[in-house]
Amino acid sequence: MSHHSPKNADPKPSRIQLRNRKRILDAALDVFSQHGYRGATLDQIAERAGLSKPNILYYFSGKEDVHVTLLNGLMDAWLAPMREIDPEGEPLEEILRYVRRKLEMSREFPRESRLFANEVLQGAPRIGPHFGNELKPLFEETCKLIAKWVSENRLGSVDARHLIFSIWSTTQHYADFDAQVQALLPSEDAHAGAVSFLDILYRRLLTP
Amino acid sequence: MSHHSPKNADPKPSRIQLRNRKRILDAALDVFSQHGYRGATLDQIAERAGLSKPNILYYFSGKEDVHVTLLNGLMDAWLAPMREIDPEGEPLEEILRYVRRKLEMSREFPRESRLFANEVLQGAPRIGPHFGNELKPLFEETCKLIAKWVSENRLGSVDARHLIFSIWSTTQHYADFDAQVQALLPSEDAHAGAVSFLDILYRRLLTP
DNA sequence: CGTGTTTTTTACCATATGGTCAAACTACGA
DNA sequence: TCGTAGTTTGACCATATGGTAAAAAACACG
Repeated sequence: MSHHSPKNADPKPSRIQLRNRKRILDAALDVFSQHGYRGATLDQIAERAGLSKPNILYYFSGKEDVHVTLLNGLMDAWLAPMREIDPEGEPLEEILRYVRRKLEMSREFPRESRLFANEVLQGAPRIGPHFGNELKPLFEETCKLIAKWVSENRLGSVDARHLIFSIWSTTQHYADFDAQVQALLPSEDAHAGAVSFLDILYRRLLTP
Repeated sequence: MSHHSPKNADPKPSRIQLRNRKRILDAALDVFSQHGYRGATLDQIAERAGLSKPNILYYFSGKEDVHVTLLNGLMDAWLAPMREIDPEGEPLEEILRYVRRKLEMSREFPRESRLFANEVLQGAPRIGPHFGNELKPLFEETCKLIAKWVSENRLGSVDARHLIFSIWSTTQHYADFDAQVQALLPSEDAHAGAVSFLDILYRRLLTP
């Protein structure tokens, strides 16, 4: 058809398409996570991806498309640890495992964490819809589960919603505020310390 | 001398100067906290301040000057609650009061919190120096105090550094991730719940 | 090969943005 | 009221940025 942009609903994206889209998204993750949406430029993304700017616009319909694609792909991975909480498991261990997983993600995927933080900080203009569709149902389901555990006396009594907020904030802090953490814990492995601190924190909070 | 910009080292800034600088900084706080440094524009700031763009550049030497001025003014206020921890006080109560104060600031000054978060998220390029000068000494002093309290068995044993990180993250979360909190706690007073949750959290953690 | 398709590049726009300048205007003390 | 220092503005600039068009290059495949 037209000379521009790969056919939509492409049944079988070529190897080149796959490779270049991946490159672009990886470069964009670098740039967006560091500068936020409006601070990032297509030129920066292009340079980091080793492609020309028009070439990026051959694969994506625009800057926003790249950003939204990143956020969409992120949401699932981001929620995975919460989905893995086992309603049949031992409550305290399930929560502690969740905390550990979140902390791990914070260390392994700091760019994703910061991308998300940037987006939410600015009012979640692009990811807002996902909150209602994906995040909220899972959040409420998990709250219900925790509340049940609490009512069965298998967990110390807490407000499940704020418990989850605290888990999110404490774990993501190490990625999002890395510049500060680095400045205050020079040449130390913040991660190891964080793991054991958070283990103690939530163990003392939640032990019935 | 020159027609431009108020004399430096002005011994007595005029009433107009005071008023307009305040207006500009307030408008800039709105804009920077929402869009980050690079996403904010002088035009936006000018409009919100009710002044013309050149007029802003009459009071500040540039966009960066406005931003840095905000950050400088913020740092002191931000650290005040930590300075108020009383080494002679009752340890648990001192910490809990600190948590409450931080949470209050998060609610009363969400723009400041987000401005700070934006800055740190992007690697603290402009506030970095302050980390070494103001933040770090206070941080380490406070860590030492907490460690002392722990060693005297007046607090449950914890790593003071990660304790402080957790206090920062949990309290600031309600300002920085407000968009998310709002989406998940519709039409509820998140603050009241947060106060009592964090009180329980740190009470259980720190009770000897 | 040769031909049609996909991918990449070169050369551009239009607009937004940080910043400048000199002229115009205002406040205020003598 | 006048004059001067302080303040404000309209008209500009230079550059950066998101995006486009069309030709060129690379590729797939008979």
